[in-house]
Amino acid sequence: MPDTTNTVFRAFADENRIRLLNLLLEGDVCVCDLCDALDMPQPRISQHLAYLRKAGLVTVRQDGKWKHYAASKHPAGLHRRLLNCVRACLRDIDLLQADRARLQETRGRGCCE
Amino acid sequence: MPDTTNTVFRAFADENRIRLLNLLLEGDVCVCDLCDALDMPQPRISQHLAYLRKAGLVTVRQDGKWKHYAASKHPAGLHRRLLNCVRACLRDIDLLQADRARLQETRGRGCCE
DNA sequence: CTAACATATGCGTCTAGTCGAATATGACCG
DNA sequence: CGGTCATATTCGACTAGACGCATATGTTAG
Repeated sequence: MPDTTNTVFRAFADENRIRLLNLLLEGDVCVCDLCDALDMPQPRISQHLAYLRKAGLVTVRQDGKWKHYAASKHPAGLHRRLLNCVRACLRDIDLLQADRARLQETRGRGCCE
Repeated sequence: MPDTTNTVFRAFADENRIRLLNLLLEGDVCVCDLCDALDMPQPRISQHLAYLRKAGLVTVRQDGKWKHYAASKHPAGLHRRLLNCVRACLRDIDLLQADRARLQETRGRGCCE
């Protein structure tokens, strides 16, 4: 099995990463907003973001001091299928809905810029 | 996040289990055929089948001395979405195609009955 | 150039998962 | 019943993964 296949599947095997992906599927989010919305220490967030990046599931955009992450916009093959599927799967899960709500609030307050 | 959600996602995080699911999505397969097709020791197979069973992704049917496993026929919610997605995702992966081919051969020889 | 802020990485520790080997369970047959 | 075959479980060793903490990198502002 190609190594990337394993990597991608394992990406979903951690609750932190699922919660991150859940938010990143909404659109661009900067790291500090992720920390706030998920109430997690920043190194932990960065570590898991690094995993998702290596797995090719998210992209980064530098914006001054900040970095904005988002789910890959035009993934192909396995990534595309899985991201679409996961997006649908995550919608109904309570904790994840709450995370999304908290992200909206956090964003309203505008941590960056 | 509900505990079952984690369990289901983790089910896909192991190559052995992906290979098993790949075969079980084809239909009923008895354990000995799985061992043959995947060329893996039987306890390993049983261990991972146990995981898939607990995750609610596969079902067992006793048939005399043998046990036949298969992917859940009428899963609901998360399980349904994920099984369908994974079925599509796995089709194109070379190793898994080879596994399916080997299963057909093995079955032709009829290890059980 | 320096300080302050945002993010990333390295390291030691701890836990959870996987493996092989041995063994237990459970069904069938004589 | 006793043996044999198919499958399941247990156990200890090993490994990979996640964590917190400290610190490195990189960017902007003064």
